[in-house]
Amino acid sequence: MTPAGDEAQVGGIVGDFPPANGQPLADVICDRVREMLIAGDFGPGEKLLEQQVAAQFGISRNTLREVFRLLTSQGLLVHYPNRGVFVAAPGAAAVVDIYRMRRVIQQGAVQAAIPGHPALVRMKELAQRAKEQAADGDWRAVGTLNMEFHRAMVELCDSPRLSAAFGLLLAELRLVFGRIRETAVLHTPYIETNGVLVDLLEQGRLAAAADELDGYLLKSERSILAALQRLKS
Amino acid sequence: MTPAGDEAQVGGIVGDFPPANGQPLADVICDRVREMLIAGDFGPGEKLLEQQVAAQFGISRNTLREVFRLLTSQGLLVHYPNRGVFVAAPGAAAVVDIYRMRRVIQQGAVQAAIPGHPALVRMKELAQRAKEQAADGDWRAVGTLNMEFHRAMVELCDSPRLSAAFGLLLAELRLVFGRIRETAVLHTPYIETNGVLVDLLEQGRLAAAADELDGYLLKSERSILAALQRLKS
DNA sequence: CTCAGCGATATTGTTGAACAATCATGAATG
DNA sequence: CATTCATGATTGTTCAACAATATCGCTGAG
Repeated sequence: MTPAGDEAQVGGIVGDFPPANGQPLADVICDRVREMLIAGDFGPGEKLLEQQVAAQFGISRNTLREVFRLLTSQGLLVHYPNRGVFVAAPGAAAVVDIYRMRRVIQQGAVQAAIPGHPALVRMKELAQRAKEQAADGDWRAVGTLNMEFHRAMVELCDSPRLSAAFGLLLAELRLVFGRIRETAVLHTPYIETNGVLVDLLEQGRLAAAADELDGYLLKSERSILAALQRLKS
Repeated sequence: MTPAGDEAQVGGIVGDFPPANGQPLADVICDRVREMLIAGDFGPGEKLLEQQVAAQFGISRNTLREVFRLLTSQGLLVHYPNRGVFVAAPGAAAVVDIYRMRRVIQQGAVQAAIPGHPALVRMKELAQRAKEQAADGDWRAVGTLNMEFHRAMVELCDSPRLSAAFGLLLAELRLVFGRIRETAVLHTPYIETNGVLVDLLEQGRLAAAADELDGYLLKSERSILAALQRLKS
């Protein structure tokens, strides 16, 4: 779809880091590209040319291919054999699926909650900070804090694998957010919900917390789908 | 640990497939290596030398690197920078984590069960077949069917992403199974449980089903940990 | 005999160039 | 206006090379 090579900033080699750390180049670049993807530096559905992107980051085509394989397996890129790699453009179906998985994981997290758990403490802290940032009108920060809040919630399970899987989900979701203008409306209504949730969990009222979470997920999913719908028109 | 290059079959190029299909070589080889890993064709913790493995499959080192990146991100291989790639050797900690995640996902699946769902039909079918194979004494088949049974259970959620994540878990579990001798004991006691579970789900008795599943996961986890313990001595 | 230091060797990390296979583009044709 | 076909661009894959790093075996000191 998108023709090749017309970024806002073309021709500038982005790579310029200190001689590299201990970890392989592919991993470093992978992180950078992921950040750029969720920051919206590449348009959704945009084709990523190997030559161009490799030059942009100052790495070889072979190394870039490893990066593409990684990000493709994480759902942030889509690979059509012999046609190239494209930025994923998650649609309504993807959002529905993501929220289905969120429900399963996060309900499980709520069920695993125990008062005093470090993750719960962190949730409380994040909810508080979000409230403050909302007062300051920094909606971007509110969005980030909301993400971290839910990430912390999954941390209640004490399962690295589960947290990792959830992280992939959130990354994909952020890809969707990138396409939506009114991100404020997307996160703001829930800073109160988050506070309520923490209180319920601290009191060990798991059933009530589960209900609260279910309501959140339902509303959140709906508002995203609505915003996505508005986009396509 | 394991010194380089002393497989049972060295020097023989395994690659010999028709000129390749439509999908990239890396994907094809990735599937093959994954099969070999869960089949135990590589020992746990064994070092995989790029040159050797590349030659073994008749592919270039660069292509193999893409494969390694894939399988590493799937948890079947472990990558130590500048040291190489090793076959993952999931220990007790990994098993505990895997079962933590299984509990979350499969409890969610049970909760999502609705009578008449295609996945539920498939579960019934698989449970029945396992019973037959057990009568025939084909324990390997019983194990496979048990796996498929639980995979089908997750399918109850109708979430491709969740099913994919669960698939990774199962693959890692199979890596553990590969190290254990008495696999019969590992699967046999549960063919009855599976039947009970299907019945409960068909009757919509979700709470009872959840209990049954919890008991299964607990016992299964314990027996694996015990077998693993026995190994180390 | 044990162990630290050190050099030789092997392996990984990364690049560049090359080529066949495949796809996309657009012009010529009916 | 649709079809065919040649052209060019891009992907898929390999090879060869090199620097950086790790591994191994040896020597020598204690």
